[in-house]
Amino acid sequence: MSLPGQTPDTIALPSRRPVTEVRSERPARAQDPVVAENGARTGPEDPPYRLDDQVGYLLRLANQRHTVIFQDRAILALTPTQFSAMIRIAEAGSCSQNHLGRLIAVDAATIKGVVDRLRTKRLVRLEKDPNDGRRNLISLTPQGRDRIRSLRAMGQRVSDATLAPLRPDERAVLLDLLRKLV
Amino acid sequence: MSLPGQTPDTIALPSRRPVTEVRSERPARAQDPVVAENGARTGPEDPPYRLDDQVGYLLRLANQRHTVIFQDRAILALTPTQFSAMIRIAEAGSCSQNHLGRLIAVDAATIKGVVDRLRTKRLVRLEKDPNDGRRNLISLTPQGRDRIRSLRAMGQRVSDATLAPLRPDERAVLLDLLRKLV
DNA sequence: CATAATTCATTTGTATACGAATGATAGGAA
DNA sequence: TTCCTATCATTCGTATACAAATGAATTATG
Repeated sequence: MSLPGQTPDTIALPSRRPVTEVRSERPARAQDPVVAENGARTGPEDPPYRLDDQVGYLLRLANQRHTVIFQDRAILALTPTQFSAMIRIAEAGSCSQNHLGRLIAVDAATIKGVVDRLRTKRLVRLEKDPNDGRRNLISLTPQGRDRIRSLRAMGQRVSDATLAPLRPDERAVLLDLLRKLV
Repeated sequence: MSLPGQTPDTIALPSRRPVTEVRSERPARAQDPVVAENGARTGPEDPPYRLDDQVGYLLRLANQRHTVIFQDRAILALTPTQFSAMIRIAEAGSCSQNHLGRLIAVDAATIKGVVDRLRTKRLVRLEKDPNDGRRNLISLTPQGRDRIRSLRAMGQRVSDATLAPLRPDERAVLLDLLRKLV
């Protein structure tokens, strides 16, 4: 994953930074004000509004960086969503498409495409539920089951690399706050 | 925004919870283990891998919840990305499309569509750069400029609502950790 | 049992989001 | 000036992601 080049006055996108090794030093990034004095167009009575300090903007950037790290390491060529689906199917054993979607917070229209692509990769299988004519039961193929262990290991490495800019105690706090937020 | 109904053993998606008022009590959500004992298919020598504890998964859910809150309150019918673009154009005055994309960490292919849709809404204007035949200069229309103040106010309310599950001190810590992460 | 409500899978439409490629333009180097 | 490189805007392809609607099947309700 990469994005076009940048000039110094813009955000250094995640793909432009090495994500291969754990970094202890943090280069200048999105939180550094893009515009020196943000309040330029804000009247004197308005409170300053900084996009770079908004939780939604930061969440989008953090998610973006995580996706870059995931894709860089995902030798198995799965997207984060496909990865989540695989992990959940392994946990559940077998379930319907809509149920799988709820297990990973993906809606019915989206999970359809995710499952289709996992089927194309021969990682999951679909069969009609004999007890419910509406349902298609999803389960892992033997090939899919074979990959679960390495998927979990890969997922752990991606998480570690994503959290690398934080100290160990900060990582725990971040996860805790995110769990409270979701 | 909404998603299909859920059974109790699945994630309660953000759209199913009221986001209109600030909540002090937190209902059971994604962080509650979806599967009681996750390690079912993990061999005894494998460390437990919990999807619900992975930073990427939590970031996706947090981003998802923020988007729901944003859309619920976005009376101006802007997406979060369109909103970010408007704020940045107001700060920058005028800039090229690619430059705007870098200012909000959106690649050239994506910013094209974002700007197109803002043009359709008559919020921004495009004109050829007289000094550089490659560039299209983006600027706010008078209508766009008129909306900036209410956009900033709306953005602040969305951020507040998103952070509502956290105590004030926790909110500052979360923003700090996200800034370190990005 | 018969009807109503729900659930499931699917499709269509819209909007990010990124990779890759392309043609036009600009700027620096030989 | 010529060539090389970089940048810009654009297009195509793929993949989430959600709203809304649909038809089929199931479950709940009267």
